[in-house]
Amino acid sequence: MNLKTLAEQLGLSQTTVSRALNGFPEVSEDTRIRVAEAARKANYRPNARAKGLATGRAHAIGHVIPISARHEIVNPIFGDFIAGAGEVYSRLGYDMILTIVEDEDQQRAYREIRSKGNVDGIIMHGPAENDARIPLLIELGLPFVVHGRATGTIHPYSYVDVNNARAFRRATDFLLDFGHQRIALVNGLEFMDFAIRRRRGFVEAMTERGLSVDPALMVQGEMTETHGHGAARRMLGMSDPPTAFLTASLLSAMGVRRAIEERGLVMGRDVSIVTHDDDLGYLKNGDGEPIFTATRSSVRDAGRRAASMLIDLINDAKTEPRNELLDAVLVVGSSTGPAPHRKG
Amino acid sequence: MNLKTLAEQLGLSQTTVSRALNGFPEVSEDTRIRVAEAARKANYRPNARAKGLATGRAHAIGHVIPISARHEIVNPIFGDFIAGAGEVYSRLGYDMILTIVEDEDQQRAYREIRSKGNVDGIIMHGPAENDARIPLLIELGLPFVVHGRATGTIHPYSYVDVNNARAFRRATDFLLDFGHQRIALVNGLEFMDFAIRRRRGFVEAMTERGLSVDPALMVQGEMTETHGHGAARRMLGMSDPPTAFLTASLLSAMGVRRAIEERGLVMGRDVSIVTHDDDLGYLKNGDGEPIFTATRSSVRDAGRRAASMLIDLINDAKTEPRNELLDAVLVVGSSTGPAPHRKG
DNA sequence: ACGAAAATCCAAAGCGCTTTGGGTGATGCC
DNA sequence: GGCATCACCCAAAGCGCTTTGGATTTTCGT
Repeated sequence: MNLKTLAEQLGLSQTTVSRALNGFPEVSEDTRIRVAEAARKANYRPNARAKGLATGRAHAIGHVIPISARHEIVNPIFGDFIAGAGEVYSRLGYDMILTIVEDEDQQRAYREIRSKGNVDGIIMHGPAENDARIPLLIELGLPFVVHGRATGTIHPYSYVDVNNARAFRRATDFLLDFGHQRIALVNGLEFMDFAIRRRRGFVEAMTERGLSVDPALMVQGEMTETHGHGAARRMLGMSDPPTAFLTASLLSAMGVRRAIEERGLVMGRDVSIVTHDDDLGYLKNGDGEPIFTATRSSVRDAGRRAASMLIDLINDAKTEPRNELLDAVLVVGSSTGPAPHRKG
Repeated sequence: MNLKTLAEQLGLSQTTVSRALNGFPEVSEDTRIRVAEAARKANYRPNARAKGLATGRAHAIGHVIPISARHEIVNPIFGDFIAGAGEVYSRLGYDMILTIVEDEDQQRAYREIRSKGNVDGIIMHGPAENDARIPLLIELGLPFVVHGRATGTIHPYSYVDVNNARAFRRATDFLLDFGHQRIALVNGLEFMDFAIRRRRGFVEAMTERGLSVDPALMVQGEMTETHGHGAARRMLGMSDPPTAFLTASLLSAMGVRRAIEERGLVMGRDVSIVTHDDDLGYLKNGDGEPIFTATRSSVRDAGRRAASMLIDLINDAKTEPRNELLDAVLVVGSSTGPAPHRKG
């Protein structure tokens, strides 16, 4: 069923039917109702491509994901972010189009998306330091918002991010207040912006209290259970082991917990853990009572915010870049406690 | 840059330029090269909407995801599946368009997608028993393939699935061969098809050996760490606790392991675990050596297969439904061992 | 009751591409 | 040399929608 035949059935012109359906004022209420009714009965739905061609609007948002990046698509974060963004899209009638791209092809891919013209804007994932994609997107003139930020970028751009530095500073302070001094950081991969900022927050909090950070107590890596486990096991075997861990994800924290328990120690008594918690749908930090003390910030919510910010950007034509910095909340679970007394 | 201006620049007609670019034979090699060169330099890319309008092909595949379904999008499985499918799409020049949909709106959503015409086919996720979406999709005449199967569906349809029943039968046999008799099943939600089949495989293997299954040792639920932990803790506290667990995901298995260790028991000696392992990118069953004995089947690979099956279906017009049943491989880790001797 | 303004509606152009149905000149064949 | 055959190229229609620029009819103030 297309506009033409629908119009013929009604004995009206395409113009009028189109206008009736799109709520233009120059059509009488009677015919509007008649048209709407007929459209409903015929199960008519305007062809998206034709509409897009005519209006220049795709009514779709692109998400470009580097394929290799286990750190992205395969990343559990991604699913929740998408879910949040998708809520907004479905409410506003936008489609979400994902493009998986070889890493070397990033530039080409963005240009291609631009000229193929099947999206009105882009959400950029996994920004790294001095990310080349940002200047590129600005050059292309395609509205976009970044999930996260890219340290070192000079041009202003729109983003939604959590205040990672502040979150980790608070987490560190929390442990310091409990008397911990040897605190380990099990970070995400430090070419990712968020990991850089978290590390900075941690280091700043430590140095502010006059404590030096031991490089041996800082590791970066994939945020997996095994990585957390391996790192913690190694550190706990040191002659001067940490009394507390700061981890970048719930999975890492679970690995650390396992290492703690393997040594016959008790989490929250002998060794404390504070983790960041993205509040993922399928990976909850306990139901109700939190298990781990954590800096929590819903990535699904970030998805929602990024999506509506982008759509605002698209509609408002030339507006200034916007940004939203979300603060993580500190939830206290049973994984933290006062630093144990030094032996001797 | 569009076809028209490109053609003008070259002093050729749109027809010729279009044909040159699309590899039609009725254009000389010289001009083809000349056109290709000019297109490259101008960074020309055909407008996807216009192309779609003209050809009737969207060059896009739709993935429709029920929003509530924590069991889907938020499900870690989804990210890996998408990654696999995305590899294929990007290689073949297809876009992937995700639509998040309120659960009640499922029917409407599919119809709408059909008439909006911005996808050439659909991949259906998370089939349940007697899933109404399958007859609907058949009625709509939209090519589709299901990730998984829907028990109870009469019409034939295309799918990619792992042989869940066989996998769990094998896993059960493996434990039975080790002398385990009290085996617990920590399953996924049993309105989902895969969970139904896994349970069936488990039950069949047990009854084949003349063992009855204890309903108290079978639970279903979200495949989370906390759910696994809770279930295992409860069961291990029973007067006649299980000596082995069969779990539906690595996360559940991790929860079970924690419950085991909490009781001061040793996994693989006192209590065994066999889990299903979807071989997710960020949630590995150990690196190299598997930690858990598991029935492994890469969901990313399933994504790849489903995507290319669907594209075949789209190109081959009216062909019979196809299907692919993947067999999980049993990898042996350190989470299993002979059943401990009964005390007394 | 009459002209002007307002209310309705329409024909046709245009979005950027593919594709049908020729056209033109060069080549092959007898 | 004349005709058929290629090889190569083009004009124009069409995909399904929106939107411009009227045309026609009502409504209304006076």
